[in-house]
Amino acid sequence: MPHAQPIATVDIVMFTLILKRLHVLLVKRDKDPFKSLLALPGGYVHVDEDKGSLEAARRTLESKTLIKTPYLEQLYTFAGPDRDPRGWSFSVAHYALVREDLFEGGKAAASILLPVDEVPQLAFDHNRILDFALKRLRDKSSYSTLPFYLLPEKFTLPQVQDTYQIVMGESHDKRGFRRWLNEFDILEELPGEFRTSGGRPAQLYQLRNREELLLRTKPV
Amino acid sequence: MPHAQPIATVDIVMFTLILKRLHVLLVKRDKDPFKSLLALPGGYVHVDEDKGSLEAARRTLESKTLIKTPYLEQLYTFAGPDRDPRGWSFSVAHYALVREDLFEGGKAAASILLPVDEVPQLAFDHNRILDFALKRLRDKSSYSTLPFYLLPEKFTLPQVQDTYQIVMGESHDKRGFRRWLNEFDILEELPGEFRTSGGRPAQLYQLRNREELLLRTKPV
DNA sequence: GTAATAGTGTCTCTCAGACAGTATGTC
DNA sequence: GACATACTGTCTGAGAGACACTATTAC
Repeated sequence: MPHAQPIATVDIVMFTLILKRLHVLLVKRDKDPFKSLLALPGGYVHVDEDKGSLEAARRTLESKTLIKTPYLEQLYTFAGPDRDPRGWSFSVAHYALVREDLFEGGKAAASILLPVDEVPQLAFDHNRILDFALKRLRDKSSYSTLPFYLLPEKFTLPQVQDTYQIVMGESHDKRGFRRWLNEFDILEELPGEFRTSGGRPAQLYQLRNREELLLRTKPV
Repeated sequence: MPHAQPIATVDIVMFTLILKRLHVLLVKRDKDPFKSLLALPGGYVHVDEDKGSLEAARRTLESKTLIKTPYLEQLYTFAGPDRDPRGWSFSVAHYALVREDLFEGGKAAASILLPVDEVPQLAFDHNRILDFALKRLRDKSSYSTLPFYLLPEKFTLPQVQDTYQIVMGESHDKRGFRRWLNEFDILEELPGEFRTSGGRPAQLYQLRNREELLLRTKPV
């Protein structure tokens, strides 16, 4: 090899929804560089077991949270001489979406969930990676069903709309939103069931083909 | 470092338009692995001079073609244990768009331009990377002014439409296309000038703010 | 019955697609 | 004048945004 090789790592921005706020998973670094600062979970590829960068990211995430993430996508590769004090480095960044109820009992010790708008300064260039992930999540949510990965198995339409609103920051007209949502044709009414929180109860729904039809982008 | 480090390289898919066909730049490999097969231009990062993956890609491309590419974007990072016989590897793939007239006299020896639909089997997983780049180019062209990077400095509207058509594969209605194009508001009529190829001459245009306003996506 | 939340339909405007005839050049 | 290519405007349908009232529950 003609040149010194850069360092290569995999990082993950894992989003989840807690108490109507978007949270991101962070870990406290237990070694240098940036010892005891917060950072995105990440690590080296295991060349003997990982079959690709997604698999490396998934393995890393499982080791921190004990959950199998249903949605994981490569985000961007951040690279340069200065982002890691150890030298020229690549970070292949990914982002993941996880429903809160998959989390129960599955959180490992050193990991922390913080609301995305209260994230302090992070190690490396991880604030930038987080911003990038947020932008991608918002862009993609505006024409897809991505935010459903943040919802529990059964949900009401007001919950769906809240979720979109939290993710994208902007609020839409209720009737317009439902019309838009209908065109994806992915919902199934759960007959006879309801759920309450003060006023009139709402109809419960679930996804028609859970996990299958769910990368679906806006129809032609 | 706790684990063996993967190999990390940067690869570039460089598109240009020649004789109304989309071409891609390839190089014949002069060493193993895949010696004497065609491959996408690429190489190692130079940790002492490159300031990021785009810069590494730009430097690599300049060394093969002697041109400074006006458009260069990170595409995706391909990774895994099997794509390079030397071991677990990352390739941070980029794609570039270059006007044919920037090429004149600037092509280095071992590089070859082939129409994208006549590309043979390439080294590594480079056919897959090429497919990925084509898809990205097509998707992005459908709502942006990207294809202008393939056009000469002065051009006619029929040329613009031809270019979009070549890139995206599908042909649109002439009047509809012009109406769509108008909304970007990036063209400037070159007064009094024309250009011929058989019938009535066409009006010449140029970009209003060359190089500046040109990542522009469809207006709100 | 009052407060809280869920649910539902119409009108209007904008954008995309379809479509044909006139204008200007070469030979 | 025959041929080749450039240029231009209108109608129509679909989807997005704006907007207000009725329904069901808890208290």
